[in-house]
Amino acid sequence: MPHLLLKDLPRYECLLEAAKEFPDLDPSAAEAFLHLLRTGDEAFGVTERHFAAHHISQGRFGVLMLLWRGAQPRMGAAAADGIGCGPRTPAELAEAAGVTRATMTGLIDTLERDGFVRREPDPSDRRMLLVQLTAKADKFLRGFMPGHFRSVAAVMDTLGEGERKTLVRLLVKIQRQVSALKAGDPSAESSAAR
Amino acid sequence: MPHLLLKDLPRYECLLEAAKEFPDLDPSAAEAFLHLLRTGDEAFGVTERHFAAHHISQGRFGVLMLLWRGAQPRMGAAAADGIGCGPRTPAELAEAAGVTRATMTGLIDTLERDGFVRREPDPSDRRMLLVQLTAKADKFLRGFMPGHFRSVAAVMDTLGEGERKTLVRLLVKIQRQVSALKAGDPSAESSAAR
DNA sequence: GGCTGACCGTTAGCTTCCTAATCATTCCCG
DNA sequence: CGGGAATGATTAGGAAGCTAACGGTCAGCC
Repeated sequence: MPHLLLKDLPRYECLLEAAKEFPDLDPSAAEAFLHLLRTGDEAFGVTERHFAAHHISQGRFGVLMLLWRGAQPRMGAAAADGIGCGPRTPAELAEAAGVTRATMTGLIDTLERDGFVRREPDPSDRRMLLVQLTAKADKFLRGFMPGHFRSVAAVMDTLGEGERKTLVRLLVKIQRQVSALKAGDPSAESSAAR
Repeated sequence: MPHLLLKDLPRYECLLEAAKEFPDLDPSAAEAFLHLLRTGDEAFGVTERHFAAHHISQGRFGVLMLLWRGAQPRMGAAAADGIGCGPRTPAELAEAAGVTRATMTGLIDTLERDGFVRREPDPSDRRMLLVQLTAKADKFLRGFMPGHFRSVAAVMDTLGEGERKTLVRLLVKIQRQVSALKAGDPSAESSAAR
């Protein structure tokens, strides 16, 4: 499990009580927020057990997925020139994965040590490397993915199609709000601050 | 931000395409799952920037909250004997926070180094320590919390009361499903496996 | 009264993330 | 064409999580 999170979320009545002391505390917002983090963490934990059983971590899996997606032969228009074939260099991988290049160096290190990727020099720019999936990685992923998909499906099995759509809609709304906050959009501030 | 997560989620059509190759892949489940993890991470990131501005981490904040909650004088029934006054020893804190005792040792180390807590021997059991919040921590929290609550409220500001209730309901449903999966409940398996 | 087992906190060593600094290479501009 | 500026990968060091193993302390049972 990734981060320290209170195991027992404060009950709603406690939030109401605390809001008396802190006018900035919005009880229903806090409740939704805590449940969001908590549930994300729990769901993550389910897949992590499957990861651990195959001796791979979330971070390394993400890199493999990125490379795998890029390695799929493209049927579409821009197939020949390799445009859009996914990230290949450590810097591109770091960008796509949302980690720093230093972190990506470490991930590629262990992936290479375990024989899942190869570093090869870029023939056209000697600053760069090209990261290649090995056959071993391909074989590993083909064995690993079905179980992973079943884990994901098991977690969401409790929701019907309509509920899933509703959930995604609400989550996307929150994502947009977070993006607006990051961009410093003043209209995205809490209404309590207006 | 906590963990490596694909910045660009695969589009739904890509999931549909991939499902042709992997029968275990449930596209709507995968979509909801990815959005859940991604949104939790994004929301977490918003508060984390506020944490970083005050030179504190999520983990240390959690410990302070636990101690603070425990330090509040109880108005209720069981006030006199100290029952229910919250965790005090490192082991209790670790249990409540959902981390190992070893991790809690490290957290208390840095918290003590920074003057937020004190370790004191338990007079009745020499194996144990009692962790005490300092006045500095109390002052810090009183200054920190309002901004934290505003961050949380800002993230959720985009949802109305009804949407928040719906979101919490769906999240709680997922949490229950995860608990059932952890307990090995066979009826909680994916319907695809039945 | 003294073992034995259980529990407490800590230590040691691993992983994966981060930032900051370093070094090689390429690009651009005068 | 020569010299910054920008870009790419790496290294070093730190934080926060984990497991495993340790020594100190208590408690229960012969």
